[in-house]
Amino acid sequence: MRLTTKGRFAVTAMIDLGLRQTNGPVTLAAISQRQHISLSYLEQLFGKLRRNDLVESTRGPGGGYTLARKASEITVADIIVSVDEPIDATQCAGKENCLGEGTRCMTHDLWASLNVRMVEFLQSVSLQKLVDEQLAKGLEVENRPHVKRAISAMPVSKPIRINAPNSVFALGNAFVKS
Amino acid sequence: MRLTTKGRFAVTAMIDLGLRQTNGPVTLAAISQRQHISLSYLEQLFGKLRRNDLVESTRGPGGGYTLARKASEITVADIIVSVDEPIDATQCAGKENCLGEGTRCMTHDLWASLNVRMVEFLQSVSLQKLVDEQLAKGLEVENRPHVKRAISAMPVSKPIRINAPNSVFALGNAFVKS
DNA sequence: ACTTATCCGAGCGAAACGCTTGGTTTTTAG
DNA sequence: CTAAAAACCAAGCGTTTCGCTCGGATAAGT
Repeated sequence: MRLTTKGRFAVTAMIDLGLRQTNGPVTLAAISQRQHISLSYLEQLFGKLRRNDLVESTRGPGGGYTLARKASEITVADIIVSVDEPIDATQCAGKENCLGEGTRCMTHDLWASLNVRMVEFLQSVSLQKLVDEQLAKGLEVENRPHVKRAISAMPVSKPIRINAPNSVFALGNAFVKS
Repeated sequence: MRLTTKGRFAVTAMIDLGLRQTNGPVTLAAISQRQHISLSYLEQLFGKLRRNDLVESTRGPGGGYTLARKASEITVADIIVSVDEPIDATQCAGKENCLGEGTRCMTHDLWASLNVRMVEFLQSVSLQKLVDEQLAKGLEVENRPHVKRAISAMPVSKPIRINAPNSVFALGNAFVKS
C-alpha cells in the first residue's frame, strides 16, 4: 500500500464520477477540465480502474465512464490499490540477508500488521461516503443529461441548471476558470 | 502524508530501538545488522528523527540513540511525518488553474479530510503498542547492558542471554545471519 | 592516542511520478 | 457515409524520490 498524489488523483476523479454519473457516462475530458488533471494521465488511471472492475467504459460520442458498482460498494482502498504499483513487498526479495528456505523476511510480518490496519481503515471509507460529503458541503451538480444512454429512464426532476463553476469541489468561494 | 518503504524502515528501526533501549543507548550499527538496513541510510533517517525530537543521541563509544519520550507517547504518525518529505500540498501551488486570490485548490479540502482521518489513525497507534506486539509474538531481547549509561540503575534481572539471532522480529523460525 | 560512535554532505543508479505526443479503434451524430 | 467524439494504447521524457555509497568531520569514552 503506497500513498501518494497518484492515489489522490484517482480518488478525486472517482468522486467526480460518482457525483455525475446519474446523467449517463462521464467523459474524461470533463473530469480533466473540472479537476485540472491531465487527460492522458486520467486515461492511464482509468485504464487501471477499468481493469480492476471499478469503472465501465462506453466508447464513441456520448460515451465515457460509469461506476461498475454502486458507490457504496467501492472503497478508497479499492481505488488506491488499483492505481498504485503493487507495493514491492519489502526489498528483501533477493537480498543476501533474507534468504532461508521458506523463511520470510521478519520485517514483512512486522509491517504487515500495521499495513493490514491501514488497508482496513481505507476499506472502511466508501466512495459514497465521500460523494455525500461533497454534496453536504453544498456542492451543486449541474444537470446536463447526455442524450445517449441515461442510466435510469426516470424523469429528470426539474433540471437544475445552476451557474455551476467547472470546479467540482467548490467550497465557500467557488473557483471559476475562464 | 506519504507512505512508502522509507517510513517502514523508520518504524522498524524505532521498534528495534524501543525494544532494547532499556540497556542504554542503541547503536545504529546494531540496528543495521539486525534489520538489514544500510547504516548510512539509518544515519539519515535518525538525523531527521532527532531533529524532530523523537530520539536523542549520545556520541562516542557506548553511545547510540535513545527514545526522546516514552514509547507510549510516540505515534507511528510522528515517525512517518518526521522521515518523509513534507507532502507537497498538492501540485496546485503555482498552477495556472489554481490561482485566485485566497482561493485554494478545491481538491485540497477534499483530500484533506481523508488525509486527516489517515493521520488520526496513524496517531492512534503508539510505538509502545508495536513493541508490545513484538514481545507478545515471543520475541526475546538479548540482554547485553552497556557499561556506559544504563537508563535505570535497577538491577538487571538475571541477564537472559539466549542464542538470539541478530534478527529482531523473529517469528516461528528464526533467521540466522552467519 | 585510539577507537567508537554520531554527524554531515555530495553524489549515484534505479524507479516512480506526472505528463506529453501521436496515434488506433469504436461508435454516435449529422 | 462521413466526420467527430470518445475510449484506448504505447513510447518516451524531465523531474523527483528512494535507498544507498563514499568520504570524511566531530565528539567522547578507554
